[in-house]
Amino acid sequence: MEIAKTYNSAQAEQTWYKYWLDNKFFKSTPDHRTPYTIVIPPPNVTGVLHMGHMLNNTIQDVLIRRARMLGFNACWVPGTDHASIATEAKVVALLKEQGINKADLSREDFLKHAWGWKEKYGGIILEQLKKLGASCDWDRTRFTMDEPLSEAVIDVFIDLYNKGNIYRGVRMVNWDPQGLTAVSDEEVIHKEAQSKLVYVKYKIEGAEEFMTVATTRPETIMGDTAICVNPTDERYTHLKGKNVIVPVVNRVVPIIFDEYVDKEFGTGTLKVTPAHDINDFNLGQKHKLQTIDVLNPNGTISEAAGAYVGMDRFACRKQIIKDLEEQGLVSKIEEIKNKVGYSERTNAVIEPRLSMQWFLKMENVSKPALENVLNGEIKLIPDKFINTYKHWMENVHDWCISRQLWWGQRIPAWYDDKGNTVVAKTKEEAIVQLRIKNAELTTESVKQDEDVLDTWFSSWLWPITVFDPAVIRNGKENANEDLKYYYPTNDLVTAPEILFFWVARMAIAGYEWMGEKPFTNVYLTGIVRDKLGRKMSKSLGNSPDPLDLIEKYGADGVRVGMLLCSPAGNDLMFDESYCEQGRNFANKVWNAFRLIAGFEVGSDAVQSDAQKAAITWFENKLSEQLEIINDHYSKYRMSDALMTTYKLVWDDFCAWYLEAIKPDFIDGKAQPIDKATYDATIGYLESLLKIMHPWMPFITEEIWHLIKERDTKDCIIVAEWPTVKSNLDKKQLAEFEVSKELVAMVRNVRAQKQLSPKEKLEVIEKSEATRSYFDNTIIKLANLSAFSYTKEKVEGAFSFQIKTTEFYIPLAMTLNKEDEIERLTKELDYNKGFLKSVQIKLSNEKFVANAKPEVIEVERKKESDALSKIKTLEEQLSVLG
RNA sequence: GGGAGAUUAGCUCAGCUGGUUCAGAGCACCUGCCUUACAAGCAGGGGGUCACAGGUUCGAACCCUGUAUCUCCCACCA
Repeated sequence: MEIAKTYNSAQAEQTWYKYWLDNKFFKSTPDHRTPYTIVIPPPNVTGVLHMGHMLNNTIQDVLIRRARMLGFNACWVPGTDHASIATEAKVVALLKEQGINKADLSREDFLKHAWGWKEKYGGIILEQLKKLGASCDWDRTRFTMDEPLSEAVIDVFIDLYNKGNIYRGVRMVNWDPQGLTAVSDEEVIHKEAQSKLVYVKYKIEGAEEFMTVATTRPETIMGDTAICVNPTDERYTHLKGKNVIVPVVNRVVPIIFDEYVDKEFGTGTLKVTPAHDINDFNLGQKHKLQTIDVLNPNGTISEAAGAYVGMDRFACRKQIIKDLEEQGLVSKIEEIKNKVGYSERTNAVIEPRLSMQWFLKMENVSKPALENVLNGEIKLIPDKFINTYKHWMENVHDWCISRQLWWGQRIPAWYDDKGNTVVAKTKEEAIVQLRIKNAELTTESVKQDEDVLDTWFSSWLWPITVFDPAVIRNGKENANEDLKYYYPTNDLVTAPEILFFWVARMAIAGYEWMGEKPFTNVYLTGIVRDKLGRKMSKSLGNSPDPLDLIEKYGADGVRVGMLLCSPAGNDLMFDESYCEQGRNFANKVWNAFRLIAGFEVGSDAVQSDAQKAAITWFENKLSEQLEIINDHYSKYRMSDALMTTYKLVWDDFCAWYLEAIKPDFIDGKAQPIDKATYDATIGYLESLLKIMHPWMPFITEEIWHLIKERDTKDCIIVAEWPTVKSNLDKKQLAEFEVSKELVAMVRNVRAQKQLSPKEKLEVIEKSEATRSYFDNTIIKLANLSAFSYTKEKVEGAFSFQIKTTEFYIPLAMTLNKEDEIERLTKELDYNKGFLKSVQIKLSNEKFVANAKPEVIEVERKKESDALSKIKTLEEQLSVLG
């Protein structure tokens, strides 16, 4: 068999993904096994695969593949999110390119375009996930706007409305003038900005006095309906009951007094613009002020302003400063730093704006979602996020759930022309309900709310509705088989940025409609950053295209690369060199396989002691490391699990085991290997492939099938995860470590060309490694089993066979007696000190009273260990005199 | 302003109850090797006042108190 020297990943990726799909290895249906379920955080349907997805989905795939191998009924549900704002923006932009204006289209026509777009491009990201190797149950692919899922969203709205948790009200919302919609607080990104603080003079009515008011938003002056000062501010107490004249529009407004105003900031006066600032709005409510909205939805100045009408808000700001300056009404302009809110979706500057919106009262529904995270029913990994979560949940605001868009689930609220409102699933039902309130109702006058619901208002149901969208109206006791079997899911892997948007809300929904948590573990990944610590983003252009990376390093290489640098909950500083490391690892594995594939089993070949020792050792080593790997997995320490696997394969298997068992060359010809060694080696290779499989699905499947002919169903993807040996021989492992040191030292000495063979021998004899080797041997001579050591005695010396060269090491070590005494004394002193400390601890009443029994047990063990060690050392010292 | 977390080798990070796993790993770097699985490799090597200053302790990377720097979240002052 001719095997290429370097591993060709692209080919394996194509072959195996299709093979797995065809054989339905990803498919899951309820059966007698325990389920292990993950629902994908649905990527935006507009999305293309970026580094964040890669990280996220690789972790999910690793978890699901391992669960599958552990014998669980593994189900990973894929899907996409309709992402109302992002998608609508994209479709609007696309239509614009075609010369179509959204405003000219009817709602129905626009939605037709949007659906068309979704059908055409909506599946791209899922196809990309397949390239990565994602082993989702693709038959279960869902979309948050699938008919049944949308219906569930409407059911939920109606249910919450009937429970009295949804209300409609005029509120200050974050208005996105570009997207022409309200966005939630969480979708506003505050960025530090350099702003001008303009000091504007307001004339006091009936006096030649002016009041100076500092503002960063002079364009809202036309909306001023009061000036506010702190009642304790002595500078202004004489102005009680006075009015001022607002510049530009010459409106007379009162001076009001409120504790809210900070005396120290600016001039200690605040212009109150209730329509354009949340705090001003609150002040306006409190002091019953008039509200004048000077901005149009698109951010231009409105008719109500009475000046600068139609001008853009930023242009107006510049112009108004100029005009005020000309009128001598600007006393000074300061440069200050403040925070400006930007829309996460469109990056437009957010405008606080009054509008009629639908809200969900959070206080009634959010309690269980908080309690069950605090009591550990739902685990956040890493748990440092619990505090953040708690803080948010305790201060949660009502959720504005309406969006002024067309793409999404339309709010099932209906109005008649008399101002009555009802909530109903269909127009027919709405008419019935409205008739009760309005006897003269005509069918034509019934109008549905124009707005749609926030995207998160559908995705918060995701872990429920992907299985059974009808459960909301049927009730949880009538859930279908799927939901009963798969819910609650096991793990959720997502980014901490959407802990509140999504995770918290899913928890709320889970308890509200299922009475149970939606997931047990929430693994929060970090944010993928570049080497300089900047967030990877399209606009910065610092994000590599994941598909290019796959092409360059192979999917396995990229997967390994991503996870090598991603400790849970920490951001990861991504660098392509990690992928290179991943690819190199894949190649290493490939070559280990090449070596083994080249072995020829000879019927006459006998197993050497070295081979025997190596086999025993590796069996222990494999078990020992597997136990560690399992432990890392159980704590979701993915990078550690991977690194342990990496070192097990590279260092232990390739560098030591294979080197030890590989047959010698005689006359340029590789010797045959005995069957026992060969079989053991194949067995180890198979175990290692299984352990590697979750990380590197393609290469492991490829090699799995190249090792021997297998049945079509005998794939590594469904192979059984190896088990840990119960009787681990720790002593043997420790002894082998000593041998390794010796071998390394001998190799090193051998390589020193300037030394003669005799000199080399001397160096070896005197080396620390040899001494420590014999230290061990003297104590446990009978147990010696170093792989490179053979038992024959040559004239009072042991013969060490290390590769092709032999070294003779005298049995009686000529150690320097003084040195040895010094060493032993030092060690003895240390142990005595250690013993003393343990004993102090154990005699400490407070410690004994407070410590757990196990902790005391550990201390007692330390004490007895130290005692026996001291005894041994004293014996050794007495022998030396 | 409120809260959370971090600071250990050039980089990314481990280090669990304070001590015989205590200063570690991987990568990068340096030196020597194209040796018969692998140069995408092998063998060796250098490198850290554990951010700083105090304290507690027989003993501190680890506990306490300050300081500095960074990151994130929440709120936000015109």
